[in-house]
Amino acid sequence: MLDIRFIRDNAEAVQQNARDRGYKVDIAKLLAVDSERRSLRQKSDDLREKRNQNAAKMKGGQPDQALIDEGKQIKLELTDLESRLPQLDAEYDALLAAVPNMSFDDVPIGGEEDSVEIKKWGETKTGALDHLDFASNRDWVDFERGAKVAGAKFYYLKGDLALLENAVFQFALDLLVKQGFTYMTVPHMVNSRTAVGTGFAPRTSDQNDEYNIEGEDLSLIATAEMPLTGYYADEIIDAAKLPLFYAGYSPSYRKEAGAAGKHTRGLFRVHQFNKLEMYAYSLPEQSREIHEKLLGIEEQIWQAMGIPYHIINIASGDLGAPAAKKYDLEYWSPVDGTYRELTSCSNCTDFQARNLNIRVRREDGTTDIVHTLNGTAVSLARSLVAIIENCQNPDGSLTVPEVLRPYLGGRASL
RNA sequence: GGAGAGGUGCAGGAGUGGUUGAACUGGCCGCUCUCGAAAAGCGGUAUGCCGCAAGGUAUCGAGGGUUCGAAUCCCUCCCUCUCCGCCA
Repeated sequence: MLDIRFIRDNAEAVQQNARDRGYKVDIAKLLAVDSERRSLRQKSDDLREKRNQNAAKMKGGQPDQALIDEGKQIKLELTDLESRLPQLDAEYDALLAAVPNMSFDDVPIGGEEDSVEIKKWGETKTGALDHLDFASNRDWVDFERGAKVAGAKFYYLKGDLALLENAVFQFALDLLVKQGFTYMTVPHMVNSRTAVGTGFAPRTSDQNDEYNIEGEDLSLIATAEMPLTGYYADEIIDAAKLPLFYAGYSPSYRKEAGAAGKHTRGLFRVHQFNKLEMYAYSLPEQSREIHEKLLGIEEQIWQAMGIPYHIINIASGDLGAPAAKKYDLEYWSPVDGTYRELTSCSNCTDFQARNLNIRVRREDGTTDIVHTLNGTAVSLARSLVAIIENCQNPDGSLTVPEVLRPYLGGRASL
Protein backbone atom coordinates (compact mmCIF):
# COMPACT_ATOMS: atom_id res chain seq x y z
CA MET A 1 0.00 0.00 0.00
CA LEU A 2 0.93 3.63 -0.31
CA ASP A 3 1.60 5.92 2.63
CA ILE A 4 -1.68 7.64 3.47
CA ARG A 5 0.22 10.86 4.16
CA PHE A 6 1.62 10.74 0.65
CA ILE A 7 -1.89 10.28 -0.72
CA ARG A 8 -3.20 13.23 1.31
CA ASP A 9 -0.47 15.46 -0.11
CA ASN A 10 -0.61 14.16 -3.69
CA ALA A 11 -4.23 13.19 -4.23
CA GLU A 12 -4.32 14.31 -7.84
CA ALA A 13 -1.13 12.52 -8.84
CA VAL A 14 -2.19 9.33 -7.08
CA GLN A 15 -5.55 9.35 -8.86
CA GLN A 16 -3.88 9.92 -12.23
CA ASN A 17 -1.32 7.21 -11.59
CA ALA A 18 -4.05 4.70 -10.78
CA ARG A 19 -5.89 5.70 -13.95
CA ASP A 20 -2.72 5.18 -16.02
CA ARG A 21 -2.38 1.74 -14.53
CA GLY A 22 -5.94 0.80 -15.28
CA TYR A 23 -7.04 0.69 -11.64
CA LYS A 24 -10.39 2.06 -10.59
CA VAL A 25 -9.86 3.81 -7.29
CA ASP A 26 -11.67 6.69 -5.68
CA ILE A 27 -9.10 8.86 -3.96
CA ALA A 28 -11.63 11.51 -2.96
CA LYS A 29 -13.70 8.86 -1.21
CA LEU A 30 -10.59 7.45 0.45
CA LEU A 31 -9.61 10.86 1.78
CA ALA A 32 -13.14 11.51 3.03
CA VAL A 33 -13.16 8.23 4.94
CA ASP A 34 -9.66 8.92 6.18
CA SER A 35 -10.71 12.27 7.52
CA GLU A 36 -13.83 10.91 9.19
CA ARG A 37 -11.83 8.12 10.70
CA ARG A 38 -9.21 10.46 12.03
CA SER A 39 -11.70 12.74 13.69
CA LEU A 40 -13.47 9.79 15.28
CA ARG A 41 -10.14 8.50 16.53
CA GLN A 42 -9.33 11.90 17.98
CA LYS A 43 -12.62 12.03 19.86
CA SER A 44 -12.10 8.53 21.12
CA ASP A 45 -8.56 9.40 22.26
CA ASP A 46 -9.91 12.38 24.17
CA LEU A 47 -12.50 10.23 25.85
CA ARG A 48 -9.89 7.66 26.76
CA GLU A 49 -7.83 10.41 28.32
CA LYS A 50 -10.82 11.31 30.47
CA ARG A 51 -11.27 7.68 31.38
CA ASN A 52 -7.62 7.30 32.37
CA GLN A 53 -7.72 10.44 34.48
CA ASN A 54 -10.91 9.31 36.17
CA ALA A 55 -9.40 5.93 36.97
CA ALA A 56 -6.22 7.55 38.28
CA LYS A 57 -8.22 9.50 40.85
CA MET A 58 -9.40 6.23 42.39
CA LYS A 59 -5.97 4.75 42.73
CA GLY A 60 -5.73 5.31 46.48
CA GLY A 61 -8.44 2.87 47.43
CA GLN A 62 -11.81 4.14 48.76
CA PRO A 63 -14.08 3.91 45.73
CA ASP A 64 -15.93 7.16 45.40
CA GLN A 65 -19.41 6.46 44.04
CA ALA A 66 -19.51 9.74 42.10
CA LEU A 67 -16.28 8.88 40.31
CA ILE A 68 -17.46 5.37 39.56
CA ASP A 69 -20.64 6.76 38.07
CA GLU A 70 -18.64 9.16 35.96
CA GLY A 71 -16.44 6.32 34.80
CA LYS A 72 -19.47 4.30 33.84
CA GLN A 73 -20.77 7.21 31.84
CA ILE A 74 -17.45 7.57 30.01
CA LYS A 75 -17.46 3.89 29.28
CA LEU A 76 -20.88 4.12 27.67
CA GLU A 77 -19.89 7.10 25.56
CA LEU A 78 -16.71 5.40 24.46
CA THR A 79 -18.48 2.19 23.51
CA ASP A 80 -21.00 4.16 21.51
CA LEU A 81 -18.35 6.25 19.77
CA GLU A 82 -16.09 3.34 18.94
CA SER A 83 -18.89 1.17 17.66
CA ARG A 84 -18.57 3.07 14.39
CA LEU A 85 -14.87 2.39 14.03
CA PRO A 86 -14.76 -1.21 12.72
CA GLN A 87 -16.87 -0.43 9.68
CA LEU A 88 -14.96 2.77 9.01
CA ASP A 89 -11.67 0.92 9.35
CA ALA A 90 -12.78 -1.80 6.98
CA GLU A 91 -13.87 0.74 4.41
CA TYR A 92 -10.62 2.65 4.78
CA ASP A 93 -8.49 -0.48 4.49
CA ALA A 94 -10.30 -1.63 1.38
CA LEU A 95 -10.03 1.75 -0.34
CA LEU A 96 -6.37 2.11 0.56
CA ALA A 97 -5.47 -1.44 -0.47
CA ALA A 98 -6.98 -0.83 -3.90
CA VAL A 99 -4.50 1.95 -4.69
CA PRO A 100 -1.57 0.70 -6.80
CA ASN A 101 2.04 1.71 -6.30
CA MET A 102 3.28 4.93 -7.89
CA SER A 103 5.03 4.32 -11.20
CA PHE A 104 8.50 5.67 -11.79
CA ASP A 105 8.75 8.58 -14.20
CA ASP A 106 10.42 6.45 -16.87
CA VAL A 107 7.55 3.98 -17.09
CA PRO A 108 5.70 4.26 -20.42
CA ILE A 109 2.05 5.24 -20.00
CA GLY A 110 -0.44 2.93 -21.64
CA GLY A 111 -1.42 -0.71 -22.06
CA GLU A 112 0.52 -3.85 -22.94
CA GLU A 113 1.17 -2.59 -26.49
CA ASP A 114 2.85 0.54 -25.14
CA SER A 115 5.69 -1.27 -23.43
CA VAL A 116 9.00 -0.12 -24.83
CA GLU A 117 11.79 -2.31 -26.12
CA ILE A 118 15.02 -1.06 -24.61
CA LYS A 119 17.47 -3.72 -25.74
CA LYS A 120 17.88 -6.61 -28.16
CA TRP A 121 20.41 -9.42 -27.93
CA GLY A 122 21.32 -12.39 -30.13
CA GLU A 123 20.67 -13.65 -33.62
CA THR A 124 17.05 -14.45 -34.29
CA LYS A 125 15.94 -17.10 -36.75
CA THR A 126 12.61 -18.43 -37.87
CA GLY A 127 11.27 -21.87 -38.50
CA ALA A 128 11.34 -24.51 -35.82
CA LEU A 129 9.17 -27.33 -34.59
CA ASP A 130 6.72 -26.47 -31.87
CA HIS A 131 8.22 -27.41 -28.50
CA LEU A 132 5.35 -29.74 -27.62
CA ASP A 133 5.61 -31.66 -30.88
CA PHE A 134 9.35 -31.82 -30.54
CA ALA A 135 9.26 -33.02 -26.95
CA SER A 136 6.44 -35.46 -27.59
CA ASN A 137 8.42 -37.02 -30.42
CA ARG A 138 11.14 -37.73 -27.90
CA ASP A 139 8.71 -38.94 -25.22
CA TRP A 140 9.96 -36.16 -22.96
CA VAL A 141 6.65 -34.83 -21.77
CA ASP A 142 3.26 -36.35 -20.94
CA PHE A 143 0.28 -34.04 -20.66
CA GLU A 144 -2.29 -36.80 -21.20
CA ARG A 145 -1.36 -38.61 -18.06
CA GLY A 146 -0.95 -35.28 -16.26
CA ALA A 147 -4.58 -34.63 -17.08
CA LYS A 148 -5.61 -38.10 -15.99
CA VAL A 149 -3.88 -37.78 -12.64
CA ALA A 150 -4.46 -34.09 -11.85
CA GLY A 151 -6.22 -32.20 -14.62
CA ALA A 152 -5.66 -30.11 -17.72
CA LYS A 153 -2.35 -28.24 -17.86
CA PHE A 154 -0.62 -30.64 -15.50
CA TYR A 155 2.22 -32.66 -16.94
CA TYR A 156 5.08 -35.04 -16.41
CA LEU A 157 8.58 -34.25 -17.62
CA LYS A 158 10.45 -37.41 -18.52
CA GLY A 159 13.97 -38.55 -19.11
CA ASP A 160 16.40 -36.13 -20.72
CA LEU A 161 14.01 -33.20 -20.58
CA ALA A 162 13.63 -33.63 -16.82
CA LEU A 163 17.41 -33.86 -16.57
CA LEU A 164 17.73 -30.73 -18.68
CA GLU A 165 15.38 -28.92 -16.31
CA ASN A 166 17.63 -29.87 -13.44
CA ALA A 167 20.69 -28.68 -15.35
CA VAL A 168 19.14 -25.29 -16.06
CA PHE A 169 18.31 -24.92 -12.38
CA GLN A 170 21.77 -25.97 -11.25
CA PHE A 171 23.48 -23.65 -13.67
CA ALA A 172 21.38 -20.67 -12.59
CA LEU A 173 21.77 -21.46 -8.92
CA ASP A 174 25.55 -21.70 -9.17
CA LEU A 175 25.61 -18.38 -10.96
CA LEU A 176 23.51 -16.70 -8.26
CA VAL A 177 25.51 -18.16 -5.40
CA LYS A 178 28.69 -16.82 -7.02
CA GLN A 179 27.02 -13.41 -7.12
CA GLY A 180 26.48 -13.52 -3.39
CA PHE A 181 22.86 -14.63 -3.24
CA THR A 182 21.80 -16.73 -0.28
CA TYR A 183 20.02 -19.83 -1.47
CA MET A 184 16.75 -20.57 0.30
CA THR A 185 14.04 -23.11 0.09
CA VAL A 186 10.75 -21.72 1.23
CA PRO A 187 7.29 -22.70 2.47
CA HIS A 188 5.12 -23.62 -0.50
CA MET A 189 2.05 -22.27 1.20
CA VAL A 190 1.51 -18.89 2.78
CA ASN A 191 -1.22 -17.39 4.94
CA SER A 192 -3.52 -14.73 3.59
CA ARG A 193 -1.72 -11.87 5.28
CA THR A 194 1.46 -12.77 3.43
CA ALA A 195 -0.31 -13.35 0.12
CA VAL A 196 -2.25 -10.09 0.26
CA GLY A 197 0.71 -8.14 1.63
CA THR A 198 2.87 -9.30 -1.25
CA GLY A 199 0.29 -7.84 -3.59
CA PHE A 200 -1.67 -10.88 -4.65
CA ALA A 201 -5.44 -10.64 -4.59
CA PRO A 202 -7.24 -11.80 -1.46
CA ARG A 203 -8.65 -15.31 -1.65
CA THR A 204 -12.18 -14.02 -1.79
CA SER A 205 -11.46 -12.05 -4.95
CA ASP A 206 -12.42 -13.49 -8.33
CA GLN A 207 -9.10 -12.21 -9.68
CA ASN A 208 -7.33 -14.65 -7.44
CA ASP A 209 -4.86 -16.82 -9.31
CA GLU A 210 -3.83 -18.86 -6.28
CA TYR A 211 -5.04 -22.26 -5.11
CA ASN A 212 -6.51 -22.00 -1.64
CA ILE A 213 -6.46 -24.75 0.94
CA GLU A 214 -9.96 -25.52 2.09
CA GLY A 215 -10.59 -24.91 5.76
CA GLU A 216 -7.19 -23.31 6.30
CA ASP A 217 -5.88 -19.80 5.97
CA LEU A 218 -3.36 -21.00 3.41
CA SER A 219 -2.75 -20.66 -0.30
CA LEU A 220 -0.26 -22.47 -2.50
CA ILE A 221 2.37 -20.00 -3.56
CA ALA A 222 2.26 -18.57 -7.07
CA THR A 223 5.94 -17.65 -6.74
CA ALA A 224 8.70 -17.82 -4.13
CA GLU A 225 8.38 -14.05 -4.04
CA MET A 226 5.51 -14.53 -1.61
CA PRO A 227 7.35 -16.38 1.17
CA LEU A 228 10.50 -14.34 0.51
CA THR A 229 8.61 -11.10 1.04
CA GLY A 230 6.96 -12.37 4.20
CA TYR A 231 10.31 -13.50 5.57
CA TYR A 232 11.03 -10.19 7.30
CA ALA A 233 7.43 -9.18 8.10
CA ASP A 234 7.23 -7.06 11.27
CA GLU A 235 11.00 -6.87 11.53
CA ILE A 236 13.42 -3.97 11.59
CA ILE A 237 16.58 -4.76 9.61
CA ASP A 238 19.88 -3.18 10.53
CA ALA A 239 20.93 -0.83 7.68
CA ALA A 240 24.43 -2.32 7.62
CA LYS A 241 22.97 -5.65 6.50
CA LEU A 242 21.35 -4.20 3.39
CA PRO A 243 21.12 -4.98 0.59
CA LEU A 244 20.14 -8.61 1.19
CA PHE A 245 20.04 -10.97 -1.78
CA TYR A 246 18.15 -14.24 -1.70
CA ALA A 247 17.62 -16.96 -4.27
CA GLY A 248 14.42 -18.86 -3.59
CA TYR A 249 13.54 -22.09 -5.33
CA SER A 250 10.05 -23.51 -5.33
CA PRO A 251 7.21 -24.76 -7.43
CA SER A 252 4.78 -22.05 -8.52
CA TYR A 253 1.10 -22.92 -8.55
CA ARG A 254 -1.27 -20.91 -10.68
CA LYS A 255 -4.89 -21.38 -11.63
CA GLU A 256 -4.41 -19.39 -14.82
CA ALA A 257 -8.13 -18.85 -14.86
CA GLY A 258 -9.22 -16.86 -17.86
CA ALA A 259 -5.98 -17.52 -19.69
CA ALA A 260 -7.65 -19.92 -22.11
CA GLY A 261 -6.57 -19.51 -25.70
CA LYS A 262 -3.53 -17.41 -24.92
CA HIS A 263 -0.37 -19.42 -25.56
CA THR A 264 -1.95 -22.36 -23.82
CA ARG A 265 -0.22 -25.07 -25.75
CA GLY A 266 2.38 -27.16 -24.00
CA LEU A 267 4.65 -25.99 -21.26
CA PHE A 268 4.35 -22.26 -21.79
CA ARG A 269 1.41 -21.73 -19.42
CA VAL A 270 0.78 -24.48 -16.88
CA HIS A 271 -0.66 -24.87 -13.40
CA GLN A 272 2.63 -25.84 -11.81
CA PHE A 273 6.24 -25.06 -12.65
CA ASN A 274 9.52 -24.80 -10.81
CA LYS A 275 11.16 -21.43 -10.55
CA LEU A 276 14.36 -19.97 -9.15
CA GLU A 277 13.61 -16.45 -8.02
CA MET A 278 15.99 -13.63 -7.15
CA TYR A 279 14.90 -11.45 -4.30
CA ALA A 280 16.40 -8.33 -2.74
CA TYR A 281 15.74 -6.15 0.27
CA SER A 282 17.35 -2.75 -0.09
CA LEU A 283 17.61 0.75 1.26
CA PRO A 284 15.22 3.08 -0.58
CA GLU A 285 18.07 4.95 -2.23
CA GLN A 286 19.62 1.71 -3.54
CA SER A 287 16.65 0.12 -5.21
CA ARG A 288 16.90 1.59 -8.71
CA GLU A 289 20.51 0.47 -8.98
CA ILE A 290 19.68 -3.00 -7.67
CA HIS A 291 16.81 -3.30 -10.12
CA GLU A 292 19.30 -2.83 -12.96
CA LYS A 293 21.62 -5.33 -11.34
CA LEU A 294 18.90 -8.01 -11.18
CA LEU A 295 18.05 -7.38 -14.80
CA GLY A 296 21.74 -7.70 -15.65
CA ILE A 297 21.88 -11.12 -14.01
CA GLU A 298 18.85 -12.28 -15.98
CA GLU A 299 20.59 -11.19 -19.15
CA GLN A 300 23.78 -12.90 -18.09
CA ILE A 301 21.91 -16.19 -17.64
CA TRP A 302 20.25 -16.10 -21.03
CA GLN A 303 23.29 -14.83 -22.87
CA ALA A 304 25.26 -17.70 -21.37
CA MET A 305 22.71 -20.09 -22.82
CA GLY A 306 22.77 -18.33 -26.15
CA ILE A 307 19.04 -17.66 -26.32
CA PRO A 308 18.15 -14.47 -28.25
CA TYR A 309 15.98 -12.04 -26.32
CA HIS A 310 14.93 -8.48 -25.90
CA ILE A 311 14.18 -6.41 -22.82
CA ILE A 312 11.04 -4.37 -22.50
CA ASN A 313 10.16 -1.63 -20.07
CA ILE A 314 6.61 -2.58 -19.10
CA ALA A 315 3.92 0.05 -19.62
CA SER A 316 1.88 1.37 -16.70
CA GLY A 317 -1.27 -0.57 -17.53
CA ASP A 318 0.55 -3.89 -17.33
CA LEU A 319 2.52 -3.40 -14.12
CA GLY A 320 0.16 -4.95 -11.60
CA ALA A 321 -0.32 -3.28 -8.22
CA PRO A 322 3.04 -3.55 -6.39
CA ALA A 323 5.68 -2.69 -9.03
CA ALA A 324 6.92 0.86 -9.55
CA LYS A 325 8.77 -0.37 -12.61
CA LYS A 326 9.10 -3.71 -14.30
CA TYR A 327 11.33 -5.18 -16.97
CA ASP A 328 10.39 -8.30 -18.87
CA LEU A 329 12.95 -10.39 -20.67
CA GLU A 330 11.28 -11.99 -23.68
CA TYR A 331 13.05 -14.75 -25.60
CA TRP A 332 12.84 -15.01 -29.35
CA SER A 333 10.50 -17.76 -30.48
CA PRO A 334 11.48 -19.08 -33.93
CA VAL A 335 8.16 -20.94 -33.93
CA ASP A 336 5.98 -17.87 -33.50
CA GLY A 337 8.42 -15.43 -35.09
CA THR A 338 7.98 -13.14 -32.10
CA TYR A 339 9.28 -12.49 -28.63
CA ARG A 340 7.55 -14.25 -25.72
CA GLU A 341 7.78 -13.60 -22.00
CA LEU A 342 10.44 -15.54 -20.18
CA THR A 343 11.38 -13.61 -17.05
CA SER A 344 10.23 -10.55 -15.19
CA CYS A 345 12.00 -8.20 -12.85
CA SER A 346 10.24 -5.69 -10.59
CA ASN A 347 11.12 -2.90 -8.23
CA CYS A 348 8.26 -2.81 -5.74
CA THR A 349 9.80 0.08 -3.78
CA ASP A 350 8.17 0.29 -0.34
CA PHE A 351 4.75 -0.97 -1.46
CA GLN A 352 5.01 -4.56 -0.23
CA ALA A 353 7.22 -3.69 2.71
CA ARG A 354 4.67 -1.21 4.04
CA ASN A 355 1.96 -3.86 3.84
CA LEU A 356 4.05 -6.29 5.82
CA ASN A 357 5.70 -3.77 8.11
CA ILE A 358 9.31 -4.35 7.09
CA ARG A 359 11.64 -1.57 8.09
CA VAL A 360 15.28 -0.63 8.27
CA ARG A 361 17.04 1.02 11.15
CA ARG A 362 19.54 3.54 9.87
CA GLU A 363 22.77 4.47 11.60
CA ASP A 364 21.23 7.61 13.07
CA GLY A 365 18.57 5.46 14.73
CA THR A 366 15.66 6.46 12.50
CA THR A 367 13.57 3.87 10.73
CA ASP A 368 12.38 3.69 7.15
CA ILE A 369 10.37 1.29 5.06
CA VAL A 370 12.70 -0.98 3.05
CA HIS A 371 12.41 -1.52 -0.67
CA THR A 372 11.81 -4.98 -2.10
CA LEU A 373 12.71 -6.26 -5.54
CA ASN A 374 12.24 -9.53 -7.32
CA GLY A 375 13.34 -11.03 -10.58
CA THR A 376 13.03 -14.41 -12.22
CA ALA A 377 16.35 -16.18 -12.53
CA VAL A 378 14.88 -19.15 -14.37
CA SER A 379 11.28 -20.20 -14.73
CA LEU A 380 11.82 -23.81 -15.62
CA ALA A 381 8.90 -24.85 -17.81
CA ARG A 382 9.27 -21.77 -19.97
CA SER A 383 13.03 -22.06 -20.03
CA LEU A 384 12.63 -25.50 -21.55
CA VAL A 385 10.31 -24.10 -24.22
CA ALA A 386 12.89 -21.44 -25.08
CA ILE A 387 15.72 -23.94 -25.24
CA ILE A 388 13.80 -26.51 -27.29
CA GLU A 389 12.71 -23.89 -29.78
CA ASN A 390 16.16 -22.36 -30.18
CA CYS A 391 18.50 -25.33 -29.82
CA GLN A 392 16.68 -28.08 -31.71
CA ASN A 393 18.15 -29.88 -34.69
CA PRO A 394 16.28 -31.17 -37.75
CA ASP A 395 17.12 -34.75 -36.83
CA GLY A 396 15.12 -34.45 -33.61
CA SER A 397 18.11 -34.01 -31.32
CA LEU A 398 18.72 -31.06 -29.08
CA THR A 399 22.05 -29.28 -28.79
CA VAL A 400 22.82 -28.61 -25.14
CA PRO A 401 24.02 -25.05 -24.46
CA GLU A 402 27.63 -25.35 -23.43
CA VAL A 403 27.13 -23.87 -19.98
CA LEU A 404 24.63 -26.63 -19.16
CA ARG A 405 26.82 -29.53 -20.20
CA PRO A 406 28.68 -29.83 -16.91
CA TYR A 407 25.30 -30.48 -15.30
CA LEU A 408 24.44 -33.21 -17.81
CA GLY A 409 27.52 -35.33 -17.45
CA GLY A 410 29.22 -33.46 -20.28
CA ARG A 411 26.65 -34.42 -22.91
CA ALA A 412 26.68 -32.05 -25.93
CA SER A 413 23.33 -33.15 -27.26
CA LEU A 414 20.25 -34.92 -26.08
C1' G B 1 -3.65 -35.94 16.56
C1' G B 2 -3.33 -36.44 22.46
C1' A B 3 -1.30 -34.51 27.37
C1' G B 4 1.31 -30.78 29.94
C1' A B 5 4.11 -26.03 30.28
C1' G B 6 4.67 -21.32 28.41
C1' G B 7 4.28 -16.67 25.29
C1' U B 8 6.37 -9.41 28.75
C1' G B 9 11.03 -4.35 25.81
C1' C B 10 17.66 -5.83 22.12
C1' A B 11 18.43 -10.37 25.55
C1' G B 12 17.56 -12.71 30.23
C1' G B 13 13.79 -12.01 33.74
C1' A B 14 10.02 -9.62 37.64
C1' G B 15 5.19 -8.12 37.85
C1' U B 16 -1.14 -8.59 45.17
C1' G B 17 -6.66 -5.40 39.12
C1' G B 18 -5.13 1.04 40.43
C1' U B 19 1.53 6.72 39.31
C1' U B 20 3.69 -0.26 35.20
C1' G B 21 5.50 1.78 29.03
C1' A B 22 6.46 -1.68 32.43
C1' A B 23 11.24 -3.53 38.45
C1' C B 24 16.05 -5.81 38.12
C1' U B 25 20.31 -7.73 35.37
C1' G B 26 22.92 -7.86 30.94
C1' G B 27 23.81 -5.82 26.01
C1' C B 28 24.26 -1.41 23.16
C1' C B 29 25.02 4.15 22.69
C1' G B 30 26.74 8.83 24.88
C1' C B 31 29.35 11.47 28.70
C1' U B 32 32.86 11.79 33.03
C1' C B 33 37.58 9.89 34.62
C1' U B 34 42.40 8.29 31.56
C1' C B 35 48.16 9.51 27.51
C1' G B 36 44.97 5.39 25.82
C1' A B 37 42.31 1.08 27.34
C1' A B 38 40.05 -1.54 31.25
C1' A B 39 37.35 -0.64 35.58
C1' A B 40 34.04 2.66 37.86
C1' G B 41 30.31 6.52 37.86
C1' C B 42 26.35 9.30 35.37
C1' G B 43 22.78 9.52 31.48
C1' G B 44 20.22 7.32 27.45
C1' U B 45 18.24 3.00 24.88
C1' A B 46 10.49 0.17 21.62
C1' U B 47 6.89 1.17 17.97
C1' G B 48 2.31 3.00 15.66
C1' C B 49 -1.37 6.89 15.32
C1' C B 50 -3.09 12.29 16.07
C1' G B 51 -0.58 17.04 16.79
C1' C B 52 3.59 22.81 14.44
C1' A B 53 4.57 21.78 19.41
C1' A B 54 3.39 20.80 24.32
C1' G B 55 1.18 16.69 24.71
C1' G B 56 -2.49 12.82 24.01
C1' U B 57 -3.51 7.77 22.77
C1' A B 58 -2.55 2.65 21.74
C1' U B 59 0.52 -1.70 22.07
C1' C B 60 3.03 -6.97 27.60
C1' G B 61 1.23 -13.49 21.21
C1' A B 62 -3.95 -12.17 18.55
C1' G B 63 -9.14 -11.24 19.15
C1' G B 64 -13.35 -10.83 22.33
C1' G B 65 -15.36 -10.21 27.48
C1' U B 66 -15.67 -8.65 32.90
C1' U B 67 -14.45 -3.77 35.49
C1' C B 68 -14.83 3.05 37.15
C1' G B 69 -9.82 0.92 35.91
C1' A B 70 -6.66 -5.19 32.88
C1' A B 71 0.25 -7.13 31.45
C1' U B 72 -2.61 -8.95 35.74
C1' C B 73 -9.44 -12.12 35.93
C1' C B 74 -12.68 -15.02 32.04
C1' C B 75 -13.45 -17.04 26.85
C1' U B 76 -11.71 -18.20 21.84
C1' C B 77 -7.74 -18.60 18.57
C1' C B 78 -2.43 -18.64 17.14
C1' C B 79 2.52 -19.87 18.19
C1' U B 80 6.71 -22.12 21.01
C1' C B 81 8.70 -25.97 24.19
C1' U B 82 8.45 -31.06 26.60
C1' C B 83 6.34 -35.96 26.47
C1' C B 84 3.22 -39.52 23.65
C1' G B 85 1.26 -41.03 18.87
C1' C B 86 2.14 -40.99 13.56
C1' C B 87 5.68 -40.54 9.89
C1' A B 88 9.51 -38.89 4.59
